Order: sequence, then structure tokens, then C-alpha cells
Amino acid sequence: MGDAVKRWVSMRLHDVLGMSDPALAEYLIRLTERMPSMTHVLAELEDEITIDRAVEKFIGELWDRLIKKRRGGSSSSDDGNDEERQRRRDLRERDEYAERLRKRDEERTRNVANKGEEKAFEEAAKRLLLEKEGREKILPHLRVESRRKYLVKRKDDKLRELEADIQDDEYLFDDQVLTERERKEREYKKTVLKLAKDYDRVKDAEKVQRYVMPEEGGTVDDKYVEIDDKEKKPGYEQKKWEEDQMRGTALSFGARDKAEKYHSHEYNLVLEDEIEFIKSLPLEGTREKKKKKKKKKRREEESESSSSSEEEEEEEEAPKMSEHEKKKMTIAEVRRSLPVYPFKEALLDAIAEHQVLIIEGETGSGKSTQLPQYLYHAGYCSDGKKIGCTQPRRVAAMSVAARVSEEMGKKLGNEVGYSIRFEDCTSDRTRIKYMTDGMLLREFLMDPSLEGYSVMIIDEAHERTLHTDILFGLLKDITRFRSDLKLLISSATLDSAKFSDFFDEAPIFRIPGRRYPVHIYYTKSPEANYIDAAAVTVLQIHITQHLGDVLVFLTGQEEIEACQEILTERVKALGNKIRELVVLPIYANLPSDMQAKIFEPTPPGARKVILATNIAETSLTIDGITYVIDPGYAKQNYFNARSGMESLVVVPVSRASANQRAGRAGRVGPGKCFRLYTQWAFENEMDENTIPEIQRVNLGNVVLQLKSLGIHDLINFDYLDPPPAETLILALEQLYALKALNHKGELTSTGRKMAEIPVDPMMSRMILAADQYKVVEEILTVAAMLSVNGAIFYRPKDKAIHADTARKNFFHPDGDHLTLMNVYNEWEGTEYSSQWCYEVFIQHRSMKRARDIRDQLVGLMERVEVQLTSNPGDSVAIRKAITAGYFYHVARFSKGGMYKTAKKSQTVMMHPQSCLVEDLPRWVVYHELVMTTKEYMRNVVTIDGKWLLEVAPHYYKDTEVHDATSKKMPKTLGKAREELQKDYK
DNA sequence: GAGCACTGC
Repeated sequence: MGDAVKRWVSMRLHDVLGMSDPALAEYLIRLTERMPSMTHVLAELEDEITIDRAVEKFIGELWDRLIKKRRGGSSSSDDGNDEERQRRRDLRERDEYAERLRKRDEERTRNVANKGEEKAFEEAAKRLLLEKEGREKILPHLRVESRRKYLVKRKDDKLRELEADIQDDEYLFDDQVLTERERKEREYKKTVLKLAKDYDRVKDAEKVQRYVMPEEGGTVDDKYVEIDDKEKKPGYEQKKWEEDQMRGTALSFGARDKAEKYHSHEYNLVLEDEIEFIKSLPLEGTREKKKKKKKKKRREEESESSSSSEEEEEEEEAPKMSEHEKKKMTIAEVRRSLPVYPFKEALLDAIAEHQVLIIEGETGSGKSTQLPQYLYHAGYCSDGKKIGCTQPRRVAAMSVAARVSEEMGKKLGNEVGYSIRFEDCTSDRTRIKYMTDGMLLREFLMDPSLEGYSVMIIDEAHERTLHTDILFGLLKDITRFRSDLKLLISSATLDSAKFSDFFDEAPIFRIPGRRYPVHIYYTKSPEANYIDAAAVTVLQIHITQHLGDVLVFLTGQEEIEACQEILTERVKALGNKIRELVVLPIYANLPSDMQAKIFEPTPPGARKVILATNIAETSLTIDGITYVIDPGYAKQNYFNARSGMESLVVVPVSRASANQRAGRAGRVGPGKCFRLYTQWAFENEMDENTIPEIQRVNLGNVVLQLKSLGIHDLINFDYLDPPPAETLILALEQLYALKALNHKGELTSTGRKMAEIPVDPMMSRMILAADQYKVVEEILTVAAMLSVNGAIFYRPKDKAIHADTARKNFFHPDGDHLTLMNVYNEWEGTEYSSQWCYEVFIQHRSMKRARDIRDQLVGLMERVEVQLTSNPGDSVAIRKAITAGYFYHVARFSKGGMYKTAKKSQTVMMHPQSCLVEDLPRWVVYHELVMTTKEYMRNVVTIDGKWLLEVAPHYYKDTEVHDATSKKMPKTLGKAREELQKDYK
């Protein structure tokens, strides 16, 4: 390192900073040498000194000097110089573009303030929704209240409840470290129970059949074994130890039913119109049916042990809450009744003391709604800064914001607001802002240090969505230099220790939850056919158990339909011997009118059975579920970076997920969960937690966003759980091929624009390329339709042929992308008619979504400085634009109806639903590869091989496009990988 | 001639 440079730096430092120091000079030189761009140097310096124009200029000069030096030292060719110059010009353009964006954003935020008027209508609609929610909020409190009074009168029942409590407590939380208070509480409960039991033993137990602890060798247990012996003699010995394990959990009858009974009863009192409660009828004429299946005789016991006559008498005594009393429950009282309330002060103290705090509490503790309010009133917004709170789902962000605004007596969108895709309901007055996690990630692009916030709350962190995981790393980084920013991570149990470790041993604050006990039942032996087993269990419950709806978790549409068939068939066979059973399916792709059915109240005397996918695990909650049946499987998406292929596979769920499912039975009262696997399997075969999304998905989009945030080293980024290196490398490689990154792995101006468009990189590249071909409107339609994940065409089993012919009417000879475009355009022609959708077997909901996405993309075009051009008839231009984005996804016809990918010569097939399946073209571009029974290309267009040279000359060579036998990987790719890997080592 | 769990920007 030349002394001349050092001298020069020292001298200039005097001018710029008014001070100089040899160490500082050396530091600056080293830094500038190390950084990939001038912008990076400035970013690095930002923490230490204020960057003004003088500093910028100085660093620019220093950069130039060192670059010249670097180049002078090496024997780089003119080519290299050109490349370098081009690179620097591009970086400059990129930064200028970013600056323009920032300015535009500033203007826009200023305008937000006066758009309040148009929102009035929206507002009214939301308030209606809110009112309903408010009622739901009050309910649990009312229930607790009436329960309290009731219990004073019925000590007996209270003891039974206590029994169940302890059992649940021990089962659910035994493996967890208890606080002193919790332990004492449990001890106390046990003592009380012991006394009561002793008392009971002296007395006689003639009327109510009491639950008996297994170690005491109760009658229930004896019967249990007896029946089992009779029915399942072979294999019994082998299973015995499993049963021993099971005894601790699969018990408790009379007491449970009792509790359930009176809860339902109260519910009746409180809810009147909403849920109709029907007294459980004496069961008759169903005994022989019950015996049919062997494994669940425990439940038969229950039917025997509970006599309904006694309960009726109790109901008379239950307290009735008058209308007047109900109205007296104010919002304030509801707030005070939440489990989080007693901890308010302690919580605020802890937050004041620590910068990062992990808050552990089950859903229902009120933390999502109360915490921001506490902080708000404690003055965290006094300096005009905001409190942010992220949610993994849109509806959650919306409804929580609505509730909080109601509680605070403010108009939604003013002090309390929310921000989700397609809908920004905030103003410059907003102090408490709820948003989806992905939205906060977007916000990072505009405000990388979150200057506008004084507190950030990451809610539902245990769900570990891709976006929350990324946020963890970014936020951890920010807290290092923004000591005034408070970070709260809110999670439901289990993971909190891990979060604490990640955030440098941040303290954990525990808040108790509020959930009713759920009893877990396991099967004795594994079930070979869990669909059939689930159906049988449903019938068992229906025949032997008190009324209460049943929720069954299945993996997908196909299983749900199969199960539905079995159930209706068997119910028909049973005829009028049993009560009515209403079977309802629910999965995301089900048309919305059919989805809505699950929320309709169960008809009097009937029982509702809901067959659901994972959608019922977190995304939607159904009231009135008392029984959950969990076969223990779910479909999960895995992305294989090697093949670039996604596969949807059925896997056993994790223990965390199974517990979440069980919890769905305990929302309105005590419930039961029947697991169609053994306890041994639960404990030994299932994973503790579901593999976090970040390790299972394609990261192209995320990598681009992180790059845009100036995070260069993605391999060593601070992840809570790191994604596979291969996935990152593939993402980098693709971004390089798409010219979003240059050969040094820096973000290019194109990349910066791509990052603005909320779609996958290949798609955003396609959109930008459409500018050149003057078909932006068309490509946006294609992009929007592709983004609605394959849920456009509705294909009911009974009308499959009609649906298929309807679909064929949209076919475009050039491929599926254009077919989709046809669909959209025709729909647009009908003025977005839902009737039309219904007639041609198209899902209206998906179309609306496509329209939303398209509108957003259209709005973003100005932002990425692209003109809205259109040329609907130019199929070639449209397909060229598609190819410009998806040249990575090219396949060539090989033989025997098979294709080979241009990239890795993988054998792939045309998807049978594609419009090109009849007449296989030579060259195709596919949107995605899916692994089902075979490796299929889904959504395909035909192209001309020669276009590849025009559209991606850096990626394809002449020979590859013409010569059918060529199979080598293009050289540029190898080089790119090499270069990138070197950079990230 | 097959079959798309669920979110999110």
C-alpha cells in the first residue's frame, strides 16, 4: 500500500472531518479495498460518522484511486476495464434509481394523510365485522363468570375439574420447567384432590361414576383390559407395554363429560341465537355397532359412565345471566379479564430494562392486542415513533388491528392501522401498526434501519414462516446499532429458549394462556388405513359421545373426498338409528360458498363433522369443536435445489403440530383429541418441530431482497436456522443468470428493480423484459394468472368431463400461459362476472385474486419505470418475454414423449393438463417442475430454440440451440458458479 | 393420463 495514498487520505481527512489520524487513514484504506462498492463503504461508515456530501465525495475519490491502483497492479485487459466501467456505471444507475424511489415514497406518505374520506365506506364494513368479534371476545369472560358462580354451588364438580386439570397439566407441561409459582399451584391442587378423594372413598360413590387413577387399579381400567383381551388376543402381549404408557393419558370419563355438559349449557345461556345447544339424548339401539371396531372401547365406557338424568337436574341450578348483566361487560372489563392483564406492570418493567424480550404465551392470553396498547400508553410513541406488530397472516393483522382500534376508541386507520398487501390502512397519525411479516420485510427496502419504529413486535414467532425467519436476522442486526429500538418476540411455548439463545440470551417472559383441557387418546396399534380409521372414529364419537362438533385433519382434497364418501355411505346404512351427521369439507381450494358452510350453526340434534386440511390448524378457527381426530399426517412442500424441483409429499406431522391440532378441541370448553397413532409413535417417531420453511423452499426471492438491503454475505448471514447452502447457491446462480447480480455478486440496477416487484425473480425478469417487446399488459396478465397457484380451474369429481371440455375451450395453440391469458381476458370481458366463472368451471375467488395481483403489478410499473405497452395479438413477443425470464426453464423434446431440460438434461414430462399435451412441440419453456408420480412440467409454452440466443445470449450457445445431441452444461454457468462460490467462501 | 398442503409480498 502506497504511502502516497496514505498521505493523501490524511490530508483530505483534515478537510472533511476536521481531524486526522494515521490509524483512521489506514482503516479507511483497508475498508475501501475490502468493500465491493463505494456504496458499501459508505454504508459501513454510516455508524461512525455522519455522511454528508463532502464525505461522499472524498470516499468516491478514494475509491477511484484504489481501483486504479488495483487495476494498475494486475494485468487486466481492456475487456476487463470495460467490464469494470460498465459495472460501476450500473451500480451508479442502481443507486440513483434507489434514490428516486426514496423521494417518490416520501411524497406518497405525505399524500396518505388526506385520503381518509374515501375510506368511510370500507370503514363501516369493517366495524360491523368488529362488532361480531367484540362479542366473541366477551364470551369467554362471561363463561368464566357464570362458571365461577356455578362452581360455588357445586363443589363436587369443581373437584372433578381439578382432577382433570392436574392430569392435563401434568401431561401437557410435565417436561417443562415450571416456575416456583406454577409448581406450588400444582402441589396445592394435588393436595386438595387427595383430600377430596379420601373423603369420597369413605362416602360411597353410587351416583356418579368417578374417574379412577390407574395406579389404584380402578374398575375402569379393569374393564378396559378385559375388553381388549377378548377382542384383540393375538398381539396383546406385545402391545402391553404400550398400554402402560397410555394409561397416563387415556382416561378420565365421568368428570370430563360433566364439565363439558355444563359448559355447553352455559354457552346456551350466553349465546342464545348463535349456537343451539341440544341435550344429549340417551343412546339406544347402537350397542352392536359400537362393538364393531375394537380399538376405541374407552369411549364406550364413557357413554356408559355418564348418566344424563343427573346433569339435567344440575342445569336447573346453573346461574342465568341477565341481558342487563351482559351489557355491563364493558371493553375495559374484558381487557382486565385477559391473562396478560395482571402482568402489565412487570411486562413494561422488563421491556424498559431489556432491549430484546421473548414473550412466551399461548394464544388467547391477549398479548397481540394488549401489548401494543400498554406500550402506547407507557409513552413509547411520544416522540412520534410507531409500535409495529407483525402477524404471519393477513386476516390476523386486519382483525387484530380492528379490535385494538375499537378498544382504544379510535378510528381504524388513524392511531391504529394495518398494512397488508393490496391494502394499506394507515396514515401519518398511525402509532400502532399491525402488518404481515412479509410487509415489514418490504418496508425494510424503504427504511433499512426502521427509523420510524420505537418498538417492533414479532408475533407468532413459533410458526417460523420464511419471512419471520429472515426478519430475525435483520432485526438482530438493527438492535446492535439502534439501542433505542425495543424488540419483542412473541411465541407460544417450546421455541422460546431457542429464540433467547439467538438474541444473545434475551430474557423470557412467560404469560399463562387460557385454554380448556383437552384429553388425548391414542390408538393401541398403528392404523394401516387412516382414512377409514378416521371415518370409523367419527362414527364412534357420534354414537357414544355427547354432542359437540368433530374436526378431522386430513392431508388433501382427495382424502377429504374419500372420507366424505365413506361417512355418508355408512350413515346411510345406519339409517335413522343415529342422529343426523353433517359432513363438511374444508380446504383452501374449495369454492368460497362451500367453505362458508362450515361456519353455519349445526342443526338442532345434529353433529357437524368437519374434514379439513392443515388450513384448520392455524389459518381458520371453527367454533364449537369439541373433538379432534388427528391421523398425524400433512402434505409438505420440499424444494430440491439440485434438481430445482418442488415436491409435495405426505409426511408425519411434528409433535408441535399435533399439539396445535389437539388444542383446536379446547377453545369453547374441555375437549378430546383422538390420535390415530400410538403414543410410542408420538414420542419416538415424530419430530419435535416442523422443519422451518426457510429450509424447505426456493429462496430466489428472499436472496434478491437481502441483496437489495446490502447484505452481501448470504451464507454467513445470521439465521436462526440456516437454509441449505445449495439452495442459496442456486438462488445466487439464477440471479446472476437473470442479470440481477453482476459477476461480483453485487446487485445490479435491473436487480434493484426486480426486487421492487413482489414475485419470484424469474417472473420479475419476465415483466421487465416485456418492456422491450412492448407487451407489458399481456405479460402482467400472464404473471398474475401464474401467481394464483394452479387454482383457476375447478374440477369437481362428478362433473369432471364438463369441466374438462370447458377448460379446452380456452386452449391457445401456443401454450398454457396464453391459455391463462385467454381466460383472464374473457373474464374481464364479462365485467368480472362470477356467474360466468361458475358456468365455465373457473374459480371466481382465484380470478379475483389474479385481478388484485394484476392491479398491484400495474401500479408498480411506474415504480420500476416501465411503460404500460400492449399488443394482445403478438404471441411471439409475449412468448419471447416469457423466455427472457424463464430461459432457465427450457426443455427440448427428446423421444418417447419425454423432454430433457436444457440445463441439466433431466428427463421431464409434459403435464397431462397442459394444452400442449396432444401435440408435443420441440422446444418449450415451463413455469415450474413438480414431482408427483412423475416429473412434470406445469404450465408450458412452445418457443423457437433460436430465441434463446436472442433472449439469453450469455447463457446459451449457438450449438446448443441447433444441435440436438448437445448435452453439456453451458460454460458461462460453470464460471458463474465458480465466481459466486469463491465470493461466499 | 393425472391429482395443487398452507401462507405471504
